[in-house]
Amino acid sequence: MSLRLRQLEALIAVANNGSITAAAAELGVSQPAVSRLLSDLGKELGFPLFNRQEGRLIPTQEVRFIQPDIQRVLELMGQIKIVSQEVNKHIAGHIKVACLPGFATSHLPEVVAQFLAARPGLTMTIEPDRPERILEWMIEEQYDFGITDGFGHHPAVDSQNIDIRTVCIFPENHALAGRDVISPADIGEEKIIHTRQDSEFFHRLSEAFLRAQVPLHSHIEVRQFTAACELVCQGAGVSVVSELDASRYVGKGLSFRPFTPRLPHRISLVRPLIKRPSMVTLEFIDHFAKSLAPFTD
Amino acid sequence: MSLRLRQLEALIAVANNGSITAAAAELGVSQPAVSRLLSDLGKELGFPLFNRQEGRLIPTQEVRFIQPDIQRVLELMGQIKIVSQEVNKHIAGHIKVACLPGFATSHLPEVVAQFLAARPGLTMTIEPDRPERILEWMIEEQYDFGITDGFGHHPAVDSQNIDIRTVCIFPENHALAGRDVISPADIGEEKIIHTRQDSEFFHRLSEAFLRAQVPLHSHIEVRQFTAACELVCQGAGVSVVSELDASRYVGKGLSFRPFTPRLPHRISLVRPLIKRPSMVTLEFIDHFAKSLAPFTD
DNA sequence: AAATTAAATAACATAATGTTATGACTTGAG
DNA sequence: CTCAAGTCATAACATTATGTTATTTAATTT
Repeated sequence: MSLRLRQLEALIAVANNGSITAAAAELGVSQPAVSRLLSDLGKELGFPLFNRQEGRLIPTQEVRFIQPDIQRVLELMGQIKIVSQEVNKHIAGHIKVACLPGFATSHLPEVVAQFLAARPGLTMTIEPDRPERILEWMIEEQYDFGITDGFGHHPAVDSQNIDIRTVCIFPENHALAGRDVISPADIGEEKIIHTRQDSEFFHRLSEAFLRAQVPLHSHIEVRQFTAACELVCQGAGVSVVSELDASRYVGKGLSFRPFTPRLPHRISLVRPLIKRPSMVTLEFIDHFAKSLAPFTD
Repeated sequence: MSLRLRQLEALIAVANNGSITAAAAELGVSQPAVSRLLSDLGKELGFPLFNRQEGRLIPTQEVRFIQPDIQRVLELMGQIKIVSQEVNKHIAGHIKVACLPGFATSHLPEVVAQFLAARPGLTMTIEPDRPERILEWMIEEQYDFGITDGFGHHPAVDSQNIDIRTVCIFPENHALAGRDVISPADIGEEKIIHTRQDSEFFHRLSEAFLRAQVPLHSHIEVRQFTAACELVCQGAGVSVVSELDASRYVGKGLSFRPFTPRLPHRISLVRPLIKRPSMVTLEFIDHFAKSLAPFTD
């Protein structure tokens, strides 16, 4: 048995309009076209479709019985068309993003919200985790896009590094606000809040202090720049963090100045090399990279 | 934009099989047929549908995004076909029956159960109400079939009368069990349970007693034969009721014998004249009428 | 590099879907 | 009852969709 979509459209149109002529007008075709579609469908199904009653065509019981299903099919077809067009305009789809926990709460949400606002049909998954895990996910092609740091190279992963400026942050009313640029010597006496001792960033930071022959008074060790910001706001000490994070705390009890020497925080935008990305994924990666531009040199 | 069903079928088949050739085999057509369906669909949608990967065709993100909807459409089309065939074999559909309260609880359920057992896709509505209401529903074409009594004639209603034998019922151990036939004279001394004074059936019953010059000791007035049966079982008196009802109480404290003169209880099977009935409705009406045959002369 | 397999393309047949023209059938008004 | 208006079915034909086989092109495997 071959039910064709056009036949079902005709059936519903006639049921809704009570006449073949009106249905034909609705469908934008000639009356005989609908007439034949209907007669074909009737033969196909094996039962009469309509009864004439005071000039109007009334669907039979049998038709009424299958009508809801038919209507659903037509609705779904319409939906598929619409969604396809949206996908095509790069405004629909689904993107799975894996990122460091810091991004999941601080910078990414704004970027995502802005990106989604212009693309009503688009949905996203944001999954925060450790860098090793993010790398795994890229290799396994579980995610479309990853934001990580300390990434070297992997044959299955396409990566793009972005160096974010880092700045020295201190409590709002601190004397350091008088300086334009802050160097290790300026904070030799301060209690320093910093990332993990074994992190690449701390390594470079302590090297800078060493080179400046300034002691580094390690006070608190945190895992995320955001935590350092919070602590500085509380007056627990000073820190050197990504400007990305620092800028979000300005006016909330914290100020920052450029730090010298330059210790850029390198983050990596990664995606599976094998898995061909959708248009909208590439667009999002581009959008995200651009959102970081104000924080790069 | 014109999405055709065949294109969607091809898309899903290829997605499931990972190759055009295999998909073509599944669909039972040649490989070039599927090849073109896909290329047409791709042009239509405007985005690539598959990537080749280790020889297998993997759907793109975009396709995966619309795939669930497509699958649902195809499932629904399959369902419509199946249901249509069932409707066609007169084993699916929906029938709305209006009936007297007595039928809703006593005879109809068995008949309906039997009818539905052979027609898995068929469903029914049973709505018990007064005869006037049943008539209304027929005229308004709200129901497909009605079982009522005391129906005369109406231009919008097709009716078929069936005369059900009536019998005299009495408690199991009653002396009347000795008789083969029971006449008014036999129960002149008994307490009589009967239907409403203004009912047509009571009118004919009392006329029979009058003609036999036997007093009718009216004891309890009920609205339904079933109620009379219950009361007789309790030893509250004797009654004359439809054999349809009486037969269901045999062995439950009640016996019956033919009553003379004949006072058939006329019930009417009615349906809307204007509304053309579905095949299965006509079948059910026929089935129901046949179920009454054992109780007619 | 050769052999094998998969997919695209070409050329064509058939079915589906559209058109216009026309005749048959309903319906409502006189 | 008859006529006018409207609705639908049918016929004859154009176009598009969908299928075929034969063949070329591209990818994979050996």
